[in-house]
Order: sequence, then structure tokens, then C-alpha cells
Amino acid sequence: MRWQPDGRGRLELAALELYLEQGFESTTVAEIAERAGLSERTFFRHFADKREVLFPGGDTFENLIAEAALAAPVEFGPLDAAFAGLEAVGVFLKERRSFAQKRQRIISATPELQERELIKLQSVATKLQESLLERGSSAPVAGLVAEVAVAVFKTSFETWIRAKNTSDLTTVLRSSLQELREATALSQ
Amino acid sequence: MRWQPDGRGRLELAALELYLEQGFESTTVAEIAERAGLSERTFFRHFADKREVLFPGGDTFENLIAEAALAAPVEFGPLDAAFAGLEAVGVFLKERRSFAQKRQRIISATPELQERELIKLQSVATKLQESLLERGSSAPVAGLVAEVAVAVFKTSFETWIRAKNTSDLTTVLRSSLQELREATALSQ
DNA sequence: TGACGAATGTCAGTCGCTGACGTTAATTAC
DNA sequence: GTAATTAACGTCAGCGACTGACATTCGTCA
Repeated sequence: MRWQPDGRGRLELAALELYLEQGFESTTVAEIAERAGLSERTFFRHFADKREVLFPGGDTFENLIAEAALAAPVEFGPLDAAFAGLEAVGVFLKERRSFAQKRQRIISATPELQERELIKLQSVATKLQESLLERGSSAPVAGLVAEVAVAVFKTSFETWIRAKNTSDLTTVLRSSLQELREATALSQ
Repeated sequence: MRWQPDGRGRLELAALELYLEQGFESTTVAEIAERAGLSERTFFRHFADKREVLFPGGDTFENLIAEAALAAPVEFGPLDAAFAGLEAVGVFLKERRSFAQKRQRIISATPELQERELIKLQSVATKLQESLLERGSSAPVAGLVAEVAVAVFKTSFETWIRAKNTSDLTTVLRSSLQELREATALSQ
């Protein structure tokens, strides 16, 4: 075989390493390609741009959430259904915490990458909204709840990533939901 | 005087027009500068990049929200304080609806610009969080509520922009908050 | 008048990214 | 088993976003 296997994976690994070593901005796509033993042009065949290499998996993430939300018990309201979706991610990330931490360190240091992450979360919200619509929510409620659920996810994820002990994202999610309910309850 | 006045303003106007006429991606910074009677280099002295020209005002927006949230009555809980901040934006945008619509048409057509908009909203959330902290909220609650408030703002703003009749953003915000409270209330 | 600073211009250069075209290797068809 | 097809990669040329360095013009103020 002329080519080493899994060129795409090698590019992802090389990019992660170089972004950690030198920072995102001072790393060149040519450098990444070189470390992966490929050409720059090939990098752009695998990834739309220099940032996308840090966001693999495409829409598997969104689909995971959407499906789990859809599969939630019928008696669940939209918010609980949405959270059933988010908890599926919690399970998914359980084994990948250290990778997620490395990745997040890079993203936190780079506004460009934060933008990309935010738009990914936005598409999660959109997908989630569709699920809630299918479950019978009205359009305004589905949009609102999806957006709010993702907002809660953001804060929970951040807490989970920063935690010293290896905590459970699902647990954090549940307590955030609890806090949300308290904060939205009308003060009596 | 050698230079026409308000170069920056001319660049903003030229950019808005060209983005509307030809789309964001097929518009060149050189074109914008030319229409404004300036050089490309000068464009980049006024704006960090090609997108930023659509987001003028810097952080006046965030400050407006943060201050209004801070000025809310002491007896308000964090969520209501946050909404007091958002309503200040509602007032601010009242007279600028048609401009906001043009701008939003461009943004909606361009993922790159959506990314930028999202990170602006993120910095609003951060600023808002600081206000809530000053009001005495705990860190987790402030973060959560700020994030959720901005999420509600996003859906309200979208509704307001799309409305056929010239509705009031503040009104939309209030009804969204009401919907949020219903959605988070435990189903009895 | 002359020194200084603010806004702009010019130029060269790097880097992200794309289109066009050619090459190699595995697979599939016959 | 050979030929056609396809998938993955390489090379090259080129555009456009963005930056650094240096020069210029104009208003201002001593």
C-alpha cells in the first residue's frame, strides 16, 4: 500500500499536538500536514478549514442528543425530554474526559475556535428543537426550551471540565437543572 | 481638509450595502474600501476583520445590559434582574428595527457571520454574569442565569425580527420569560 | 514657524483556502 | 487476468484576508 492508513486520523492527531505545543494561531496547516506525512492540499480535502480538525464526528453529536430526546418517555415535558438528550452526551463523554480537557484548553485560548464551538452548539439546539417539535411541542416552546437546554449544558460542561476530581457530567447536568428550576420559580 | 469626514462610518455603510447587494463572501475588502474612498489598509485599521464591520458599537451593548441589570430593584431575583438588562436592549432597538433587519438578513445568509454574532452574545452573557455576581448571586447561579437569559433573548430577538407588524421586543421578551417559567415548572 | 500626533497611503509578504489537473493504488467489471 | 473505474493523494497556480514597516498629509499647539 502506497499510503499509510487513516490519513484523516493522523491529521487530527498532528493538529491537536501542534495546537497544544505552539498554539493554534502560530501553527500552520502546512506544518500539520507535514507532521502527518501528507500534503497541505489533502488536509483541506478532509477538513473544511483549519478549525474544523478540532471538531470531528460531524453531526453524530447532535444526532445522539436528538434521538435520546425523542426516545424520552411520553409523559416527559419538553424540558425533561431535552435533558434526556443531554444526558446521553454525558454518558458519551464519560470515557473521553482527558481528551475533552486537552481540546478545551486549546479552544479556551483561541477566540476563533470559540466561535466555531458556539456554532456547533447552535446546531445542536436546532436539532434538539426539531426533536421537541416531533414530540408535540409548539414551535415557540420548542425553540425556547432547546436554546435554554443548550445554555444549561454549556455551564454544566464547563463545570465538569474544570472539576478537579473526575466527576460525572450527568450529575452536574441534573443539579444544574435543579438550579434552573429554583431560579425560574417565582419568589413567593 | 484632505480627508472626508467619518471614514469609519463610510466604511460601515459601504460594507452594509455591498454585503446586501452581492453577499458577504463575494464582497472584497478592497471593494468596500474603494466605495468608501479609502484604502484596504485603512479598513483594517478600523476593523479587526471583514466581519467586524457589521458589529459596530463595541461593547456598548453589553454595558447597557450589565448596567440595567445592576440597577434593577434589590428585591428582584437574578433572573428578573437579568431580564431588566435585556429589556434595556429592547428599548434601545426600538428605533433601529429596520437596520437590524437588514443586518440580520446578511448574517442569516452567512455562517461566518453567525459565528461572530454568537461570540458577541457570549460576551454579553459573561458581562451579565458579572452583574449578577455583584448583586450577590453565587457563581454557579449567576453563570447559569446569565446563559439562560441570553438564550431567551436569542429566541425573542428572532421572533421580533421576523414579525410582520412592528411589534415591541420588550413585549416579546416578557412573554418568552413567561413561557420559560411554564416550561420549567414541575408538571403537577 | 515648527514640532507633534492622528489618519491615511504604499508596498511587500504570509497564510488560509480553492480550482484544475495529474498520479497511484485498490476495487470492480468483464 | 486484464481493463475500467474510483478513492486518496500530489503539484501548481492563484485569490483574498490580514499584517508589519515605512512614508505622507493635515490639523494643532507651543
